[in-house]
Amino acid sequence: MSQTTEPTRTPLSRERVMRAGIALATADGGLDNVSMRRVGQELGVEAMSLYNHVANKAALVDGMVDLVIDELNACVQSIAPSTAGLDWRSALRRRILLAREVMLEHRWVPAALESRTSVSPGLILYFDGVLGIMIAGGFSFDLAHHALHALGSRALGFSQELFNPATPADEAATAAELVAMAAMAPNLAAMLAEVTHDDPDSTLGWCDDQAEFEFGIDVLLEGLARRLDT
Amino acid sequence: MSQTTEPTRTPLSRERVMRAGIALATADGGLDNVSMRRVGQELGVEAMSLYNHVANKAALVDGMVDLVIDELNACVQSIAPSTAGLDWRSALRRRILLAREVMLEHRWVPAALESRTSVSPGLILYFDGVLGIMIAGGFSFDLAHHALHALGSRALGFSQELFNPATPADEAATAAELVAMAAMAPNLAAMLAEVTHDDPDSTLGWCDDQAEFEFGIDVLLEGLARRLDT
DNA sequence: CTAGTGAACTTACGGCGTAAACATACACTG
DNA sequence: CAGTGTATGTTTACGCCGTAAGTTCACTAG
Repeated sequence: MSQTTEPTRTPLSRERVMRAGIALATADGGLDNVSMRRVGQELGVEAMSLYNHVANKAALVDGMVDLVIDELNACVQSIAPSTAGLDWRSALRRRILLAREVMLEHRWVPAALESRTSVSPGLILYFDGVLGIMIAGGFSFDLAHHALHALGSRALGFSQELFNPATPADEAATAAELVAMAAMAPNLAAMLAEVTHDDPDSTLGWCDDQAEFEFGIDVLLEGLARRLDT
Repeated sequence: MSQTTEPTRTPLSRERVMRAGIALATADGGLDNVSMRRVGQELGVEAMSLYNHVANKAALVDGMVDLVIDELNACVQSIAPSTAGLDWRSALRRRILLAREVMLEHRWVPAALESRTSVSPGLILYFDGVLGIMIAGGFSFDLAHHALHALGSRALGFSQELFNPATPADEAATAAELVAMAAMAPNLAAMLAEVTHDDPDSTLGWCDDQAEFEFGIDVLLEGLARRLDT
C-alpha cells in the first residue's frame, strides 16, 4: 500500500544546487547562511547528495559567483548597442555602474570573490570588455594594464569600505561618541560635525554611498584620461 | 612527592592571547589558522581559558587587528617629524606606503578588517591623521570627506585584488591557457602577450604589485589635487 | 584559619565539511 | 527479457569548530 516512491522528484543538477546557494546567500546573512546541510535542506535533499554535482564547498561558492558574473555579462551585452557610440569614459562608467547594480543585489559576491581558488572565465570575459573599451579609446596595452590595476575591484562596481556595517547608531549614542571622539580625533570630529551625513542609507558595504562611489571612479577615470592625453 | 604545581606559570592576559593569535595568523594560512583551541595550544592552555580574557572569537580577531593598527599608528608617529615640512601629497603618500608595509607584514589584516563588528579607535586615529594632512593642505571638509571615500582601503595601504592567489601557473599551462583565452578574451590575451609580467612576485594579495599600487594612489592623489586647485 | 574570588580545567552540545560504504533506479547490452 | 554498469541520493561516522555550564584550585583579605 505505502508506495514509497514519491510521484516524481525533480532531479538535482549542478545549476539547481548553485541557485539554491545563491538564494540562501542573497536572502540575508550572506555566505554565513550557506552550508552544505542548509543548501541540501533548501532542495529537500541530504547534504551529501550535493557532492554528486559539486566537488566541495569552495567549488559551490565559486559556481555561485560564476552564475552571478554570467548574469552580469548578460546585462552588459544587452545594453551593448546603446553604448556603441560613447566615448571610452562614458562607456566604462556605464559598465561599472551596471556591475554595481548587480553587486548591490548580491552583496555576498565581493567577499566570495576574495576567497576564489580559480580564475573565473566569466570574470575574464568581463574584464576583457573593460579592456576592450580602453583599447578602443586609444589606450596602449601598457597604460590599460596599469588602469586595470588602478581600478581594481571598483571595475566590478564595489569598493572595500572600512567602517561599520552596524545598524546606524542611535542619535544620542552618536552625539555622545562625537564628543568622546573630539579629543582623540579632532579632525574627524570636525568633519563629521560639518559634513552632516544627511543621506543615512548606505548602499553597499558600510558608509559606501552611490554618490561617493561615483566620485571615486570619476577621480580615477579623470586621472586616467589625463595620462592618456599626454 | 609529585609536586603538581609547576614552578610558575606565566599568567594569561588579554594581550598575550591576542599576540598568540597574531603569531598564528601571521605565520601562514592567515585567519584560517586561528581557532580558540589552537591559540590555547600556542599558550599551553585550554581553549576555554581564553574566554577569561576575551569575550568570543570575533572579539579576539578585533583585538588582534587593533594591536596591528596600534603598531601602525606608532610607526606613523615615529616618522612624524620627518614629514612636518612636506606638502600634503607627499605626506599622504608617505603615510600610505608606510601603512602598506605594515599590511604586507600581516596579510590577514585586510580580511579581518572586513569582518569587524565595531569601529576601532586605532583606525579612527589613523584616519584622523589622514584627514589632518588633507585639511592642513587646504582641503575643505567636504572635499576631504569625498577624498576619504575615494581612497577607501587604499588609504590603509592595500587594495582588493581580484585575480588569483594561486601558485604562479607553470609556464606550459600558462601558454596553453593564453591560447584558449585568445578566443574568448582577445583583448586580455593581446595585452598579456605584450605586457609580459616580468615581475613574477606579487607583494600583497594576488597580482598586486608595489608599482601597480603606487600607480593607483598616484592617479587618485593627482585627481584630488586637481579638484583642490579648482 | 577560613571564606571568597578569579583563573584555569573538564565536559558536553550542536554545527560544520566531507570520506566511505551502501541503496536505489535507470539505461544499455546480450 | 534478464543482467549489469553507472549515476544519484542516503546513511553513518570522523574530526574539527565556537562556546555554555559546571568544577577545581591557588591565592588573598578578613
